[in-house]
Amino acid sequence: MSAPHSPVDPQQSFPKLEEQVLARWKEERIFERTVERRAGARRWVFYEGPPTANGRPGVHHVLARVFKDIFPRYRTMTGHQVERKGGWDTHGLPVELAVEAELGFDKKEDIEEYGIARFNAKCRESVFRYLEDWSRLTERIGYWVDLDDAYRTLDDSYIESVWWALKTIFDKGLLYESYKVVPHCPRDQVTLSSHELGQPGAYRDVIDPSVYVRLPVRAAAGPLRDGDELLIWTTTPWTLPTNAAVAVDPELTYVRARGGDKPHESGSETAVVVLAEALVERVLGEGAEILDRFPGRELEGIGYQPPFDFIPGSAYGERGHTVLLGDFVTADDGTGIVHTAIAFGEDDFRLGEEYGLTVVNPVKPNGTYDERIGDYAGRFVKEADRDLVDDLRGRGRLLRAEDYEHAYPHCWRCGTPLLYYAKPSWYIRTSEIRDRLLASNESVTWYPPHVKHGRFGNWLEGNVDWALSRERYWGTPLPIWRCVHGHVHAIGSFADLEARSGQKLDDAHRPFVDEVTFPCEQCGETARRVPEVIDVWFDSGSMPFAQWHAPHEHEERFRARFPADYVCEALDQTRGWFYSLLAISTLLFDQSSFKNVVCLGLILDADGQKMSKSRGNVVVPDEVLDRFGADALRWYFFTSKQPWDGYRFSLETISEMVRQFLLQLWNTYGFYVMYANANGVAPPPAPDPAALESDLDRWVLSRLSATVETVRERMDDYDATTAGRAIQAFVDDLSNWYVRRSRRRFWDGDADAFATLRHCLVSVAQMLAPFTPFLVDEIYRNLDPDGEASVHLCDFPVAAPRDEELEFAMGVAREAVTLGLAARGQSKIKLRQPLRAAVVVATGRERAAIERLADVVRDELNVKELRFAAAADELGRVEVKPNYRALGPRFGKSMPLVAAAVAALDPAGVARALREGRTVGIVVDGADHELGPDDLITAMQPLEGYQLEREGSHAVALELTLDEELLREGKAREIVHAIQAARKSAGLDISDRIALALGGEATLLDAARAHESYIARETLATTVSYDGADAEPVAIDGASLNIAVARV
RNA sequence: GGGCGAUUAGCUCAGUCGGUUAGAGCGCUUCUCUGAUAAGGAAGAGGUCCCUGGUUCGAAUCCAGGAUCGCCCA
Repeated sequence: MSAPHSPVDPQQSFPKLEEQVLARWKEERIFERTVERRAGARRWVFYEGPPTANGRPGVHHVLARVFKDIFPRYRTMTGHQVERKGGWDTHGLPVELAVEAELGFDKKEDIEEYGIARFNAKCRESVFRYLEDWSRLTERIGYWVDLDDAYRTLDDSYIESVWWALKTIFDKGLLYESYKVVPHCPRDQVTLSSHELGQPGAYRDVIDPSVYVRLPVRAAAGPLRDGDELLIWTTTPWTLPTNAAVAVDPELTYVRARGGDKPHESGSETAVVVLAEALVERVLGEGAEILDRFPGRELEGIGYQPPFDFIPGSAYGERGHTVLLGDFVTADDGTGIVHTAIAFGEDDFRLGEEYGLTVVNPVKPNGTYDERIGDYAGRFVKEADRDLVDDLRGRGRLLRAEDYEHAYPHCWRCGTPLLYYAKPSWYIRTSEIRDRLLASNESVTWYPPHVKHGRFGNWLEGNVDWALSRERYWGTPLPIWRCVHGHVHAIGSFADLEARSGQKLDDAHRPFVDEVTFPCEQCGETARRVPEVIDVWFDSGSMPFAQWHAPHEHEERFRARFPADYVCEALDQTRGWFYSLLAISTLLFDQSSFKNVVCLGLILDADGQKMSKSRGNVVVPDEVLDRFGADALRWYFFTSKQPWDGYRFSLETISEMVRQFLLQLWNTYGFYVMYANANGVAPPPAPDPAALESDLDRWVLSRLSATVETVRERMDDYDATTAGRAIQAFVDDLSNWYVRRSRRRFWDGDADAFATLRHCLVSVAQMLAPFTPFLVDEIYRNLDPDGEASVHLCDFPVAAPRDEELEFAMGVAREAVTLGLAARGQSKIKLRQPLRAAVVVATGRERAAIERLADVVRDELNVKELRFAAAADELGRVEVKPNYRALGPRFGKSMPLVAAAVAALDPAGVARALREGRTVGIVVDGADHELGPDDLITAMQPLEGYQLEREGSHAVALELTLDEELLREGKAREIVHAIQAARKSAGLDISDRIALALGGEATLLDAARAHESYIARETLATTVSYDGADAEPVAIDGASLNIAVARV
């Protein structure tokens, strides 16, 4: 007999198998062919969010990459063309910092000294340092993406597209330069974007001084007297030397007050201080004396003595060192009088603009005071805090100083505490298109849904202008040229620049681009490029067009692939890439660039701890891949939980999934191949359910259809978790019910069984192809050697009509088997011993179901006969309970009375009545009510002396009486079992025929003779003799049997 | 401090429209079955469904407050 399939190794190493499959994919260009095959089909567009290859990829990157992979694979199989252009993010501060570290730099000036050209060359080199690792891992995990044609944000063509976007935004009047107070890193001397503030580790708990400072008024005015002191509060004493004014809420009630039992610096107990009434107790304590009350507006214009005299009030203008009115003042904390240092706070800066105060900033970009701050000149501001406080104390200006623990932002790369600092920066006026951003967001489907109007929507609601510029080196240069007169030119293409300057640009990066100048068309003076580069998020957010070099080139290609159907990244990209994609496409095209987005959660270690290098609990992907394989890791990510909930990464769980699912599938497949080969069964076509005789075959095909329906429905909704679990449930049914119940038929070479199982396995392979692409490709190709070159070239299965009646029937039959097996377990009579009968309690549709599948139930329970009891009360005592679900809505508050009335009924009578189709009357609150079969639940208590298991209204009882015939048959089965064991230990193949010789005690030999043909058939014995007395003895039921087997 | 989410068995996770005995897998104990399986089946042990209050005839489920954890923002 020929062997239609390659034999299957039950000990197959999956990682090894995956390597073979990978080689085959590469050799046969399977990925390319899956895309080519759909040429001309409807596009389904995926955008790759570009990673940076200057670090080694971690297990969280695997998570993102497999989720980026699964839905494009699925959509390809459902008939779409899904191109997958890779991408690399290459610019930015992290790259610069890595190079700085490598070169041993510790300040920005080092870079200038070293030379920008050399520095950027290093960056260019560094950014692909781990490209090999990334490419290898990407391939190894089965992420199909075209890395050969990946877009790279450092390419001149990419940069030119970004320039086009910026010029377009400039032309709309939405790109501007302005002073703003921004988070500034004094170490890197760079502004941090709000995205960067959101990086892990940015906010850290620190202890800062919390000081209450007294500012004596210059002269009695309004409600204040000479000697009164305005009380302010701050946690940044280093901003006090630049105090420009104070602000109060015009509507809030303020008081003059004295004393109180909270700690006071000596000399301040008797001082009359001014603060918001609501904060008196919190600041001064119990027992403070309140001298006067007045609204904040009455304080406007009153002059006071500043905490430090370094900078005269006049330097700030007329309103310097006076009380101003501010709408941002609250009585939530502090004193209700807000210290205002214009250069170092956002509210402060706005207030200064409003009142026309002059910005005075004596803090240098490196975070030290300049010469205007006397003795403190040259000191780092945060380190001057304590001395400044002591200074105030010495001059009797302090009410109290204490420690204050709060979360303070730090530079996410270098860990330096940030300073809020007024700096000129370039901004995109995104706040002006806020409503359009919200409208764009409406068109996006988010997974999980709550992100849309929660985290992301709230963020859009509070949109502030995008701080675009960075005072750095390795990035897309801001394409703005400006002359000495301040005439600004935005450049949107290299051609335009060349036309203006007559110079050809060889490299769009700094410093080369900085050397290109041209005469200003308004004044003729030389226009030079501003020094800044742009936020890298603008790079990556431009990828929809920049990856094609649109609009300078391939405009059509871009238009045909915009917007994306699908993007997927970690949840922390909400304010990163998801925002920059949405913002840029809304600015340029007034629509979102993506329709569906899946967010992925964080991966924690098995103890729920964040993975970090310092903890040493980082999982290296290769370890997992080498041990369990990519399919196992993929399956874990897809099905262990909803991906946005985050993972507790557990090798145990992965190993369990291999055993529970991948091996189960592999073994089922191995079973098919073994028997198909043994019987020479060539791959049969998919069976027609209507032509199948066996209920089991039709049942499993119907289950398959149900599974296909679920999987398609869930995958269409980006829910790989539920889809995967549905496939797993089907594979379990296939293996542990269909195959288990059908073993005999495969043994006998039943054509229907082979056709059915093979069809199920092929369909499962096709459904699993997006999930576990390696394993199932091997399965598919061996099961369908004349089919497609790969399962990935197949169409996704389509659901055939179902037989729901049969699915229901099988469910009932399996329930009956479960009950029967439980009864078996209780009876202590082992399953090999046949019993005369099982009595099943079931009526109507359920009874019909079990009768239909009686063979299955009998065989599973090893009973000769199945009998039915029409009702539970034939086997046990009946209980009647109210069905709350049905009766609750009908009776409402009276439910307890109904329950009591039902309890008072005669259970047997009720059961009889319901069985005969009558209703049962009860009286509640003096009114008659009729209860039908749906209103009552009947259950049973088992009766003494029966072996019975019940569940709800079902029960199965076993008749335990054994007669001689049954006992002999039980013995015969024991004998078969013993002979099989002997065959196995003799190393015989499953299809070897034997000559069987038995000897031993008469009871066993009698049983063997009585069932000789059965024994011979089961053990493939061509001859049976009873002269085996000298063969190996085994014990059966306490008696001895000698068994000799010989291959013939 | 604010927004979003989570909290169910020792572990990993389900739990539909609110319905009265809250489930599965793993692990543990005991038994059983087996010529595909690293498996299958049965029984047992294991629960303050985070807490408190409310709505309701009835709450793991709905509402409010709180706790803890995570993410995001300040």
